[in-house]
Amino acid sequence: MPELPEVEFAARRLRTWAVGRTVSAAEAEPGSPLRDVTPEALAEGLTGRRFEGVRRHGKLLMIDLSGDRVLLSHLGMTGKWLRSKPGDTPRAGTRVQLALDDGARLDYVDPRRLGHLRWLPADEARRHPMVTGLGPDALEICATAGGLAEQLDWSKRAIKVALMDQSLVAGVGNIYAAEALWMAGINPFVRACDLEPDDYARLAAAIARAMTESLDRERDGEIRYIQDRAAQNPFEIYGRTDAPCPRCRAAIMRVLQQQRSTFYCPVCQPDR
DNA sequence: CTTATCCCCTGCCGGC
DNA sequence: TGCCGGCAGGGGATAA
Repeated sequence: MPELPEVEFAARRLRTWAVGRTVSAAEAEPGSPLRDVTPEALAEGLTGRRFEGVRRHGKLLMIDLSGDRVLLSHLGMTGKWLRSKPGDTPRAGTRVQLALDDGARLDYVDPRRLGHLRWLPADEARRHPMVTGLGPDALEICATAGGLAEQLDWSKRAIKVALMDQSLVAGVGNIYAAEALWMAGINPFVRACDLEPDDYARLAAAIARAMTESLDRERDGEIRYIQDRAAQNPFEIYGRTDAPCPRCRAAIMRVLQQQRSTFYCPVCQPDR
């Protein structure tokens, strides 16, 4: 579920909760989203380590621990890091529990198990395809003049599909692709190679704006994913099939693109 | 090489 | 009321 803003928010919370703290006990569930590490090895590896920092690139969290070890954490569709107390009953979908030396507990919760956790020496983490396979971070590249176009304008795929390819630009998912293309007035099916430099400039600004707005909205609250309840949906067009376009009142369309829902306004985002 | 398709998982919702 | 299909913000593996 999380895209760049939600993962950034998770990184900030993890920093305040964990950096400087030491893991006093760890427990991981078999069958959890652990990759290339057993629950026992992860729990044993984490115990006694101190959190040194939390970095984010695109949707990937890189959690640095003492002794030059890194926990790579990708939240997938339903992953979250939450703080609780040692006695609390774990909420459904809890896969990892870390007791910290300040008396708090860190829980990795991932009901659908589509997330990824990897436990690696720092140098291996740096070289891991999960890290090296990512394109530039979306917020950074969108702040660079011409940067977004340089990443995408050679591709013959639909701009929405190319935008969501994490090896080209890291951090844009289904929601922010829809929101940004709507803000920029670009049809999601136009080939990336057919967009003009001016289109890319508007698109980069739109991505930055859509993501920044979410970060501002989430600053003081808990991450809250939309439920299909229109009243809670904070987005302009995502999830709003048949609702009037906020700009022109035409009905928002929902179509499938690469097996994922694409939302757009047929009037504000015309074919070309 | 790039691109398209299927698959992985669980939970919720609306329709019959 | 209960079952069933569709859908969900993720990426990886595989085939063309």
